[in-house]
Amino acid sequence: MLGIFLDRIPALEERWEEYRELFTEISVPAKTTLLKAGEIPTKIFFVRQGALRISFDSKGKDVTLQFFFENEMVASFDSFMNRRESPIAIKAIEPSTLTILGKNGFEILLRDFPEMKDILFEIVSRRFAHYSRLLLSYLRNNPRERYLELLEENPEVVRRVPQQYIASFLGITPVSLSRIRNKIRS
Amino acid sequence: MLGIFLDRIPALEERWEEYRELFTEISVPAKTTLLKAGEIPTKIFFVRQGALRISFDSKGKDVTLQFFFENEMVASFDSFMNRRESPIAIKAIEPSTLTILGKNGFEILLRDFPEMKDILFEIVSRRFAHYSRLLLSYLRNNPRERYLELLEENPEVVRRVPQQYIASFLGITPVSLSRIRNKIRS
DNA sequence: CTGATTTCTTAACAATTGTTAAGAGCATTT
DNA sequence: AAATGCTCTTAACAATTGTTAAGAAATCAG
Repeated sequence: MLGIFLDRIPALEERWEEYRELFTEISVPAKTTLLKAGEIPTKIFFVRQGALRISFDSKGKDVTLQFFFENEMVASFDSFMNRRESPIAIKAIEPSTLTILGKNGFEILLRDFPEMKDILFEIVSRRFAHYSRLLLSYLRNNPRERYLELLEENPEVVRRVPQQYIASFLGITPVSLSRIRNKIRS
Repeated sequence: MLGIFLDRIPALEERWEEYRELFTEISVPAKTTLLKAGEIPTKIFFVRQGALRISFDSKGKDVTLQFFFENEMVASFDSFMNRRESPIAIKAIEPSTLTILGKNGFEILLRDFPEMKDILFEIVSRRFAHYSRLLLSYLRNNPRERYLELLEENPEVVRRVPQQYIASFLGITPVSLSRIRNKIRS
């Protein structure tokens, strides 16, 4: 069906035809901004093909927080749930095909399938654990070690994502990342 | 009653006498380890008096992730919920008085007061937002700026916590923090 | 109060990262 | 294919941080 967390709701699977229309599919070119920082999010994105990133614009710097690839869900979740201005932006790295679930559709699903709440809790918990690990990695490792860690744990990121974004994800400059890579080679 | 999130459950407040025995109070000296890394957590702590920190031991370094003071709840939450080994440790910074809720008691409350689930979701969400902000701070600011940010947003930490722990929380060495403080003074 | 322990500061030097700038390498567009 | 724009690399220098060590300051235990 969707290849995402919603597949875990059998009742939805059964009545899929009724709910199909809540989802829209779009294709966007690279560098498209899907959510601007400061906007109130109205959509949840599911990556069908391509790559997205969430970022934070601060003092002219574009800081990347996380990368998303096929079959992952992307949203400025807290802001989406509480109708607040999102501090983060969502942008396409590659030309991407996305499935969109709007705020309305989301609420309909939440009303009709209460199991969704548990799944959401799990998603938030898992994302929380992920952020904790990242935070920890920043505290205990230097940039070189963080890059090696990324290379080991998430080689797809290193393979598919332009280095400037990886650098901002690691908290260093592109120049410094280039130097680190150079040293690792030799 | 407890001065924490459980106060938001009126039904519990009413029947408090029945549930009081689920909670225990203990006093511990500074530097007590309340939860070792690698253990499966069985308790949630509420700080009545004193200060705790959660930390991660890695390569001999003791890395601090967060500080907790009066009326805050402390737990290795994900591990507690899923009965997994906790990657983090919980330690006392000051001599502290704590209220303890065991896994049993927690489950009894969860069974008798389903509202707790929503509150838990909120807590996890809020902690998630907090970690996101921290992560962001690491990505966009250098150690000096992070220290100034901490000084502004959380002066209590700077006032009450020994510098070595603040340094490890900022991801730098105590020597470097001392230098930064020296420069700020002048 | 005193001695012992722990924590904090300072210094010197090494290593790393930031900054700026120039050029090479790629990719996209026309 | 040529031109344009974007990305990555390299270099030089400045600034920051890590490391080690020694001593000062603060805290704790008896």
